Formats: sequence, C-alpha cells, structure tokens
Amino acid sequence: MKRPTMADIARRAGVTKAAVSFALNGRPGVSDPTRRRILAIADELGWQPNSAARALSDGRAGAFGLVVDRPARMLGLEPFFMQLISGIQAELSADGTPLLFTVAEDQRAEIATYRSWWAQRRVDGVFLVDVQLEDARVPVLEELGMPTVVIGAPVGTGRLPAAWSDDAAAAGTALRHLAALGHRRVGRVCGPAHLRHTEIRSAAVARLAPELGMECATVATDYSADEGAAAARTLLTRPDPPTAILFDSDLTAVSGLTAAQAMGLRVPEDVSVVGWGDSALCELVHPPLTALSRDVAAHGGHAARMLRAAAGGARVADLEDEAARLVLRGSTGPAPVTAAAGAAAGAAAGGGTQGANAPGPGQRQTVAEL
Amino acid sequence: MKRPTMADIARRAGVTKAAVSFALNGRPGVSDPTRRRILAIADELGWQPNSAARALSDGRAGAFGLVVDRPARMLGLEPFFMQLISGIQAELSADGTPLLFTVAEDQRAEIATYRSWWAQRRVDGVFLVDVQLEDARVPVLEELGMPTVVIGAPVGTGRLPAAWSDDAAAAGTALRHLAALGHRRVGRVCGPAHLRHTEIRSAAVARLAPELGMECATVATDYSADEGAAAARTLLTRPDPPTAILFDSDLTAVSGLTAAQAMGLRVPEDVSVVGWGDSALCELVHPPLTALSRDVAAHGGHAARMLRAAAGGARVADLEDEAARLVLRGSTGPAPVTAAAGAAAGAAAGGGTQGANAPGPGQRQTVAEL
DNA sequence: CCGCACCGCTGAACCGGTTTTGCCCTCCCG
DNA sequence: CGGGAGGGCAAAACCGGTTCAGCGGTGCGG
Repeated sequence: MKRPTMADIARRAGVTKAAVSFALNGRPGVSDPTRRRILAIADELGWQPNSAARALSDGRAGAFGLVVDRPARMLGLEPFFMQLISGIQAELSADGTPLLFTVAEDQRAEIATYRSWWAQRRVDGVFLVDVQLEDARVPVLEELGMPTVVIGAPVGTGRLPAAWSDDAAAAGTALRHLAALGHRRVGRVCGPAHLRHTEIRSAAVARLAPELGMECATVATDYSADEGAAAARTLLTRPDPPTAILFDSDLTAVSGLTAAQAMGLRVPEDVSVVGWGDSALCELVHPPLTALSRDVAAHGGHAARMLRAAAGGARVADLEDEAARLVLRGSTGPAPVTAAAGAAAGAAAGGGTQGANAPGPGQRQTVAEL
Repeated sequence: MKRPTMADIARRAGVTKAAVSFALNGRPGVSDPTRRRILAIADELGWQPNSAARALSDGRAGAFGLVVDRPARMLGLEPFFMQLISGIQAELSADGTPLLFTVAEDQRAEIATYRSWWAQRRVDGVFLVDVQLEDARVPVLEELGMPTVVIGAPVGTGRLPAAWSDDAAAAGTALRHLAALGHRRVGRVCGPAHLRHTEIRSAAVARLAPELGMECATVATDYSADEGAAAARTLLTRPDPPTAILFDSDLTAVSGLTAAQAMGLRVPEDVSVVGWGDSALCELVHPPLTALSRDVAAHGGHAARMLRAAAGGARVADLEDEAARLVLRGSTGPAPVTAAAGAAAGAAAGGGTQGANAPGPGQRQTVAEL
C-alpha cells in the first residue's frame, strides 16, 4: 500500500541502497545477477523514484514551466497554446518530465512566477511566449540564469535561444497569393503593436506590398473577436476599401469575415479573407478560410528538445522551423474587376468574377509572378 | 548569485537551521528579537524554500495536477479548459501551489499519468474532468487513495467529492425559453454519449420536453465543428425539421448556426439556436448566440479549494455551484408560425413572425408558463 | 610468491528542509 | 534558598534518493 522506497528494495535484495541505486540507474558497480534481482524486486514492488528526493539530491527539478499572460477568456479561443502544450508534452513525456502551466494576470505577475519557480527550484527552465518589443522578461531570465527557450523570432531576445519560423516569409506567401489574384488594395488586421511578431509581420508587409504593386492599410487589434470585426468594418467602409484582408489570427479572421458578410459583402467575390493560424475555426465559416498554417505541435516538440538540452547545460542554437504555408480554401478569390485593372486581374486569376465593387484609384501593375 | 539555503541564514544569524525553520514558519521556539533578525536576513538574501527539500521532508508534493485527454486540435477551441485553469490558478496561487497540466492521448495514457504522478509524489491530488458513464479512472484514483476533486456531477464518481452545477436545471431553462417562444419541435445536438454530462442533459430533456409539450430529436457529435454542422444539417433536412436547436457546446452551436444559414435558413426567423457555454465564439456570429452561461473560472476556484482541503486530509463534501443561466442574444426568436399552432405561438412570443416553415405535425399545447 | 589492479559491494556523507530531543538558563514559588 | 517549570536555542535524526571513499576478495603479471 505505502509507496516503496529504495531502502525497501535493498532490504529484500540483501544489499545496500547504493547498490540498488547503481542497479536502477544502469550504471556499473553491481554484478549482472544482482542487478537483475534488484530490478525484479523493484518491478514487483512497483517502485518509482520519489521525485522530491531525486530533485533534492541531484539539484534539478525535473520539470519545465510555461506561463501565459493573456486574459483567460481570449486564451480559451487561442488554439495555438493547446497545440503547443500538446506538442511540448509529447516530447517531454519521453522521459516523464511534467510541465508546470499557469496563466498570469500581467507581465509583472508572470515575472514574479519565474522568480518564484526558480528560487524554489520548481522548474529547470521555461518556455517564453508572446515576445514583446521591449520585453522585460528577457533580462530577468538572463539575470536569473534560468534556462529558457523563446518561442518566437530571435530578435531582442538576448542570448536566449529561440525556436521560430519565418513570419516575414509567410506574410510574403499570403501577399503573393493575393497579388496573383489581382488584388492591389489590401487591408491587414494585426495584433497588439507591442508584440514582436506583429512588428515583424508589419515590416515584411510594408516592404513587400510596394514590390508587389499593392498598397496596404493596417488596423491593430487586441486579437479579440470584437476588435477583429470592428477592424474589418473600419477597413471596408473606407473610401477606398481593400479587396482583400489579411488577418493576423484565425479568430479575428473568422470574426472579420462574418462582419463583412453582415455588411452585405460576398466573400470572396467582393472581398477576400486570409487568416493566420489554421484551426478548426477556419472550417467553421462559409466559405472556409484560406489560412497560413504550420505544425505548431511539432514546433512545440522542437522547443522542448531545445529546453531539455539547455537545462542540461548545453549551449543551444536557434532553431528555425519551416515557415507557414498557405492552405487554400474558399475565402480568397480573384479581385473584383474594376474599370481600370479588371482585365489583368481577371486573366491572372484564371477565372474572372463579375461584379465590380468600390472603384477607388487602383494601381495598375502587371500581375506579380506567383 | 547561488540560491541561499536555510544554512546560509543560520550562519549569518548565528543560530542553527532549526531556529531558522521555526522563525520562518512562524511557530514558537524562538524569541521575538531572534525571529525578526532571521526574517530580516532571509528577506535580504531573497530566500525561498527549496520545494524539493520541503516536499521530501513533509511528504507532500506541493502541487496539483490536471490531465485532459481530448485531442489537442479540439481542445484549443474549448474555452472551458482555459477558463477552468485560470480559475484554479487564481485560487492556488494564494499559497504558491503550481499546477501540473498535460494532455493525454487517451484514457489509458491519462491513467498512466495519474499512477506515475502519484508513485513519484509529483502531486498531492488531481482534478478529474470529462467524467464518463463507466469511468475507469474513478476506481483507479480511489484505489490509489489519491485526493481528487471531480469537476462534474457526483454521479458514478464513487467517494470522490465533486464540484458541479445542475445541468438538468440549465437544460430546463433553455427548453422553457424555447417553449415560451412557441417552439414545439426542437432538435438537440449533444456531445459524445459516453460522457456523463451528456447523459444527464439527455435525461433532463427527455423528461422535460413532453412536460412542455415539445418533441425533441437528438443527434450526437464528438464536439467538433464538422460534426456540429453535419448534425444541424441532419436535423434541418428531416421531414419534420425542428424550429429550434439546442447545442451542447458553443463551438458546435456556432458551427451549426453557420450551417443553417448556408442552407438558406434565417436565424432566428426560421430556426432558433441555443448554445451551451458562453465564450467569445458566441459573439463571433450573426446573430450572436443565445447561450447557457456560467462562471467557469469561479467554479475552478471552488474546486481548487476543495482539492486543497482534500489533500490536507479533510473529508470534503460535494459542492454545487449555481446552474447555468441563459444569456439572451439574437439567435432565438418566436417559432415560425405554422397553420396549426401559429396563433398560440405568435401570441406567446409577444411578436409573431411571418413566414411558415416546415409544416410537420406540431403538437398543439398551450404555451408553457415562463 | 608477492604486489597490484580491478570487481562488487558497503558505509557514510550529502542535498535542504522539518521535527524531535535535550541542555542550559532564568524565573517563579514555597 | 532550593527545586520545578518553562522558554530559547543547539544538536541530531529524518525524508529518499545520489555519490564517493574504502574494503575484502580474486585474478593476473612479474
């Protein structure tokens, strides 16, 4: 009934704890018959090492941590984190390392959690998500000497290793897709400006749009459904409304798509919609969302590998996973034909759509290659 | 730089570890001046107890656990869990107890996790969610003697205490709302039949619908968006389609609502939709979803309190939180007027809607009170 | 035949807390 | 003024692992 200890095993095997320890950890110091006898007894007793004793002895906690400080109500709809946790766990469960997970109210609370976990030796390291432009957590983690793997681009993350994928490239993929469909005025609904990945995507769009002959208007949101819808309405009621909108999340995309339809616009005939992040939400709406997709779970697994190595004392290099790919569904289509650019766009999209919408200026450029 | 231990404090204070322990834990055995001196030094050094040492010494892990075995892709869209975790944490953070969280592939893996956590003394107890009809986890947890708080109705949960709310009452609230609007044929899209709460809700509906003069057709799903939409289509293409559908989750409700609209039906003029669970998803669609809502975070906090008490050795009684209430939004309205029951329904709803839909048999009953 | 290396194991220290025991000193009371 | 009570602290044991020094016995080489 009571959980057996190594002393119990030692007694039954007629050896000392030391011999048992050697045997159970597969290290030399005991003969093969003795080892087998000890292992058999341990197995029979259902022995498992007391994690506290082991942690105390070898000075490692045997656990990693993840703190998220977005509001719970929004988090609940963020498929990213569950997939990430799932991927992390799949990797960590290989050696039975558990994950401490918590949601913090704000960044101060998050930092307090790190300090506390580290001081109490609750964890051997943490995953850092939602990196910000001037991120106060980075210097704290560096000062603590706490093994950390950043999940996000290695920009402004000091010496902390990062697992990331190229958001700029992904943005390019989406923009080129829209350009090929003849879109020249696009809108973008991004997340909070203080997030690093928002800045990276914005910079990429600002650089690429002109190259593709597009102009792009951006509206920032807090990633909530409300603001996503509002942003869509803002963009679509401009004097020169965009013919396509790129959203930085799938929740805002779904919300924005719904808002557009409520305005009487048809998707994709009147306006195309692209989401960033490919969850079940995308298939929830009609038409289903064209979206940038990546294997978040695998990404989490890679990050977990890195953190395990870092906690083991290794110097870990940044790891770049492949950039998100565009999954084509029904929410993107040829740009509505305007008086000026209609022919070109229709031809490029391989199947023109009738029905003009919002004339506006419209730059005339040849359709970008791919 | 290195984390200070009690021995460090003892040395600087010129006392022994024992005195330091008494002082820091606020128990008698040291004089007041000495206590203050020790506390000051501890504070200056930024001392925090090594959790492993404390766990080893007093035999408790100082952590609780939560395992979920739904597929990650679906979990990501289940706002329930994030809110639950958030609420649990808010309560647990009062004494700095962390939460071990993981997603398991299936129930076997979940049980293995419990056994492992318990054998290794990783946790002092766990929260049990998604209770099933014949739940293999219950006997295991009882046999292990692992403190557990069930989050769900105390049915088939053995001696494990439960934190729950009355789903039968909530189902009644929803049905009465629909009855008052004149609906006589309703559909229900529920979750997996092996879940206890599905059965409870189904039983409640089966009992209440006749009392309210309604007939109810039920379709089961796995809670995915796909199956939610398919279920809606199945119900709405019957020869006698329902005039209102009650969904067991908000994700399937949103998905079903969208599917209905894609079939050309108007919501709520042609068909009313009620969701179960009130997340941001409800406001994502047009019209926004009428839904059963409860304070999940508070519920999680209560469960955490119970688990803390149970792990402390107390016998804990079941706790019933208040039942979900119906948040009225735009997705429910008067039943479409049929040849037979039209007048009654229209009058009851206080504002009849024109446009008949699917005649069908339609029971004629006076409108239920409330 | 002696010395040395190595094997297989024991005994003990150690990690950093908590808890028990016991000593010394003061204070109070008869 | 002697004795008992009790406060304040030291010393040590304990939780359950890991690790290191050491010890007897065997085999091998010189």
